[in-house]
Amino acid sequence: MSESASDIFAALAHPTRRQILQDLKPGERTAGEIAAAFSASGPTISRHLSVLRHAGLVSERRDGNRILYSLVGERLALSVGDFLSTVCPEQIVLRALRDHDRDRPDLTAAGAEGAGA
Amino acid sequence: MSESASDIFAALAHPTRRQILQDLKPGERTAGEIAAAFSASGPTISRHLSVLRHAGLVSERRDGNRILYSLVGERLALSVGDFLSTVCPEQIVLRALRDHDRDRPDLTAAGAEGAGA
DNA sequence: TTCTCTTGTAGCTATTTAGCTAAATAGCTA
DNA sequence: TAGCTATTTAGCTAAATAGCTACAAGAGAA
Repeated sequence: MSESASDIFAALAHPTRRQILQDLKPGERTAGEIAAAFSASGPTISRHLSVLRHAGLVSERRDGNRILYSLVGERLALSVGDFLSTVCPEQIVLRALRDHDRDRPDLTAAGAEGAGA
Repeated sequence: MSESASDIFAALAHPTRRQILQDLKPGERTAGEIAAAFSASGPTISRHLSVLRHAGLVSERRDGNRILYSLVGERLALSVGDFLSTVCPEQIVLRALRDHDRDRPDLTAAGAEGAGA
C-alpha cells in the first residue's frame, strides 16, 4: 500500500492527468470524449488513462464499442488524505479545505457526516 | 520556488522525498541528519532536498556551518488539499481524514516519528 | 593563512517518461 | 464475409530523472 503512493503522486504530477480526473468529476466519459478535450493525440491520452488506471484513480467499463472511464474518488481522497495527515498537522489540512470552499461555512465541524451522494 | 501543482506532486512521487517530509514533521533538521537516515549518498539527498525546496515544500535556514531544513506544512496542505477539493466531493476528503484520525488518534499531537530507515 | 567540516554543484550513465505515427485489437452493422 | 468506429499496443525519439563519484564553495577553528 505504501508503494502505490508513488504511483498515485506520479500520476497526479502531469497536468493532463489532473485535468482528466477533473473532467471525470461529473460522471463517466468515454475515452474518445476525454481525448477530444486535449490537443494531444489519442494514443497519448490512452497512455495517460493507463497511468491513471494503474494508480487506481480511474475505473473502466465497457459499453459495446466504447470504454467508459470514471473517477475513483475514494481512492484518491484516502491515499492523498492519508499522506497529508501523516505529514501535516490535521488542523492545517482542515483549514486548507475550509479556505478552499469559503461558500460553505461550517463544513468541517458539523456537516459532512452522512453525505454520501 | 515554483508555484506549480505539477512540481508539488512530482516532488511527492518519490518515496525518499515523502520520507524526508515526514522526518521533518517534528521540527527542523540539518541536511546531514536528513541524509544520515537514508542509504543514498549525500549529493543524492541534497538533490532531493533541492526538489522539495523548488516545490516550496521545505524551507532552509543557515546556522553557521549547517543548513537547517523545515517543513512548510501550509503549502503542502493548501496545494494538495485544494486539488483534492477540486476533484473529489468534499465529504469524501473529510471522511478520509476522519478515518485516518480514527486509526491513529494521537498522530498529530505527539511524535509520529517512524523516521528511522 | 591553512585545515576541517558541511553542503551543494558538475559531469557522467542508466532508466523512465511523454510525445508521435502506424498497426493491431474489440465490437458493431450490413 | 467485409467494412467502419473506438481504443489500445508497438516502436521510435527526445527529454527528464535518479543514482553515483569527484570537486567546489561557505563557515568556523587553529
